[in-house]
Amino acid sequence: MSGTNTDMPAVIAHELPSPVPLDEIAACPVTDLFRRIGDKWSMLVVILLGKRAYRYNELHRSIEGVSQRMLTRTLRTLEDDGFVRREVYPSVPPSVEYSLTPLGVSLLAPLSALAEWAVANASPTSSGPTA
Amino acid sequence: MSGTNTDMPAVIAHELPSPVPLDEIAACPVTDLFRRIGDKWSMLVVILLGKRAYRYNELHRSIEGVSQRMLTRTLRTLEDDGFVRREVYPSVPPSVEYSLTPLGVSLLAPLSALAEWAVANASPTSSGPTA
DNA sequence: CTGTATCCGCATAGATACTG
DNA sequence: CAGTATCTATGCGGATACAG
Repeated sequence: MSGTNTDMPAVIAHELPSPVPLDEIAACPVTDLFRRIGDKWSMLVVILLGKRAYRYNELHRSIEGVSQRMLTRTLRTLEDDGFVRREVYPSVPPSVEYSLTPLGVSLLAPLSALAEWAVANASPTSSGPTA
Repeated sequence: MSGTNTDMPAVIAHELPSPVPLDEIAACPVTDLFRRIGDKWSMLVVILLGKRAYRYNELHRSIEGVSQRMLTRTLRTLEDDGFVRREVYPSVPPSVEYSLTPLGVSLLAPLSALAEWAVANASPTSSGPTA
């Protein structure tokens, strides 16, 4: 550590209003949201449930490639975060229905805006800058 | 493969049992976008660069907690995806300036919408419903 | 100043098997 | 039908050292 260190309390002291302390980073609502639904399956499930309610195996079959473990984890997390509601019908055989909560539905709006942007700009993946 | 498979051309299926093939999942623009900027630092960098151009060490100091490795990785990926522009000034000592491309700037809009939602609904983390 | 190289820990994600 | 349990593989993220 060089002694020339100016003693800035965790945040640079530019004239600009963007010091971004760790505190802010952790508190950043967008980052937080992304860390919640930014995984491989969450958003897909939310979008799917945005259309109608689904049963477990129905989801499992609908989203090909997802394992039971991952589907269950995803659903549990979404439920825990208040986006998805889980209803159990004690019938024989048992059936469990998953649906979007009002919170989950409200998320679809801003998500659509982002989706539109993504579609409009296509995935820069292979369509990289021609020059 | 199963002959009962109906061939749905839409990413976000429609009303009935939608198969959501792996092909479609990979093509989902939102999922794709999330996988690109949904990591720990990308979005933060984009937002920061949305204010003004930054130099490498400036970013490094501004975002406390990020390692050189991660900052470089993040910047390289963002640059590769066309969100960030990297300009090298061969001075002594050398200086590199990072700024947002028009594409990067345009991303700020839908991102803000999502941010507003996130803020409005607070993070369900600790402010969970009644709990 | 602006990076790159290497090693390591941890969380995430998948495969598989088993259960109420 | 609707999960849980276990094991493993991979990648992300961080620390440290070194280089142009």
